[in-house]
Amino acid sequence: MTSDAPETKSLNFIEEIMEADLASGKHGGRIQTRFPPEPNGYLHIGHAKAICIDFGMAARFGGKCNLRMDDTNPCTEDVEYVDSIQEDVRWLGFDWAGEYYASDYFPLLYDYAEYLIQQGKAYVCDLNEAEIREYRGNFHTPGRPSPYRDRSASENLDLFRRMRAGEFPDGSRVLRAKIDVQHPNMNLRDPLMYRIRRAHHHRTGDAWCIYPMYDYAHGVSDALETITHSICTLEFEDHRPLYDWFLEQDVDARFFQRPLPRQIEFARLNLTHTVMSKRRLLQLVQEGIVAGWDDPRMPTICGLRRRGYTPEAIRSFAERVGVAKRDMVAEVGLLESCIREDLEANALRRMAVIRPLKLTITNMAEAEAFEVELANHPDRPELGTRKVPFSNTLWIEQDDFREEAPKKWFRLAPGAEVRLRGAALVRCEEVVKDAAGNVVELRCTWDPASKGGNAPDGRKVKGTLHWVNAATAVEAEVRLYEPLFPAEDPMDVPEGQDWHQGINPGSLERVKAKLEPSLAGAEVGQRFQFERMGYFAVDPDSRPGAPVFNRTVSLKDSWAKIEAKG
RNA sequence: UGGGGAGUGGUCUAACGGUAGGACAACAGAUUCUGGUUCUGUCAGGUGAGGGUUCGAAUCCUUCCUCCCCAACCA
Repeated sequence: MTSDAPETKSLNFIEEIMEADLASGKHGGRIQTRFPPEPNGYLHIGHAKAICIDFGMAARFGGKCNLRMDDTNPCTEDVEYVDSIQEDVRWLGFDWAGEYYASDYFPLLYDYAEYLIQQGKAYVCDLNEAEIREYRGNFHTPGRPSPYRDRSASENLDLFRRMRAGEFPDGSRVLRAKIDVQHPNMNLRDPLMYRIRRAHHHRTGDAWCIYPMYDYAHGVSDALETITHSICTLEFEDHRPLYDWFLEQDVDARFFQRPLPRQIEFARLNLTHTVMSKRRLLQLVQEGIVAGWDDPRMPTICGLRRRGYTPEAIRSFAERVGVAKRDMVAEVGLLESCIREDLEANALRRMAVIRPLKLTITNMAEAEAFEVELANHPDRPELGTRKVPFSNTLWIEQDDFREEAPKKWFRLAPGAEVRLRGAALVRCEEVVKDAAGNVVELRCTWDPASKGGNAPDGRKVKGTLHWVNAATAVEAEVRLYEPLFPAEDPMDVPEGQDWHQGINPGSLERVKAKLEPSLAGAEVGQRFQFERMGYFAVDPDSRPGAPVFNRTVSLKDSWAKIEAKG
């Protein structure tokens, strides 16, 4: 009997809303969502959560999800970003039903604006930026009406058409919604709908010199795409009345199909040891603190991809953090546990020595060299095996030898015997040091009867080490990463300090490693488990004969815990 | 001090008036040719606080406290 138990997984609050809407037939059984990024930066893990929600929920209820570029501000946006966004969404495993751009709606947006003007719901205001701010008041003082608030509809229409025609200089006039200058919700104090900006737009070129603002464009775009559930993050919660207002002014449904879309807000993702704001991420890149948007230390989708994360792991993470309305900070440990789970099941095993220490087997002749056949995965024989050469001259991990063995030490030490994985048992007979006293070589003897790794007499050998044959080793650069921010909350800095001071200068370490020969042809993007060391992915910086690996995540290290406790 | 939200183990999340459950983390043990994996078990919240309604409250009412968001011609 297969155990596909009736999964009664509880619904999150958005799914509950959708289910209720489906049950009531509100949208005729239709679910339509959208993922609306602004193409002014690269997507990060926080967007991944949103993507999983927007696409995932639509899929769950048999609906569709659009990809819409929220490109209403040409000053900050660029095609470079739309390309990367599309690549990232696809890589995450999602397909959009429709590909749209808010800029596609510029003509419609313009028409609706004229309509609002004609209805007396919008006016052209000649106040400058500072004056508008001053007239708007603040939390404690109500706003005052703009002196231009009561212009006639015909004057407004004329002015607005001339704004569009380019008769006025940038910033000289704006179109404003006429709502309530005293409203306790600042968003409703006659918000701006259009500004004059002679900027080249990546899609519409120079066709427009006026551009709509987010609050106006977003809801209208949703309505035009007949979005049913417009899911966004919490900070837009008090924009919702405005979202609704703009759409509801279409009193006789000339522009938008009913029922109108409904905006629903959820808590954005935060991650420990990470900054997530686009602004700070941009700073990290521009200030050269990281190598680029796809630096493996970045929480960007492309950074995680380069680091070796899989789409499955990221989706699993999004699933596990859940969807709710309370501010949340997920532990990076959860993300790591997701990628470990995926790679544990799927990554091929290989041996690689990260910090090499020479080991010589003194009682083995060169001619006695042999090959061992090792499984590519301990639990999945169907993944096959590969041959690994073994001889009397090897590399082992520096960390696997201690001149003075602590308690519970299973690894190599003077006089100790360990297993070299799949090959043989060796005993450390002599420690060779350089002039400075550093251990440079271990001289060992092997038990020829243990060939293959098992003691013929059944003696217990607790430690098993990975190794690489010196003569056939592939040299590679391995990049080891630590969090960019040692502190859980990078923004929690002492008085008068900047978050930059919390940056870990040692977050990247490059080492020269020795790999088993089968890794020679590894292709960019391939992921492996280097046994006992962690999961590693081939970096695009790799060149023929000079592979570069990124450590995605280490293996859990219970020895480190034991030792830490003393 | 205006408006809008939110408070459940260390973290995230469930419960929809009826035994506070799960995941991650942590701890202990077993297995293991990866100190990985796997398995078993343990730990840990009376639900921000007080009051009320009720046979029964995380869920309902009430007062208070704390935290987050909002005063761009950004999104």
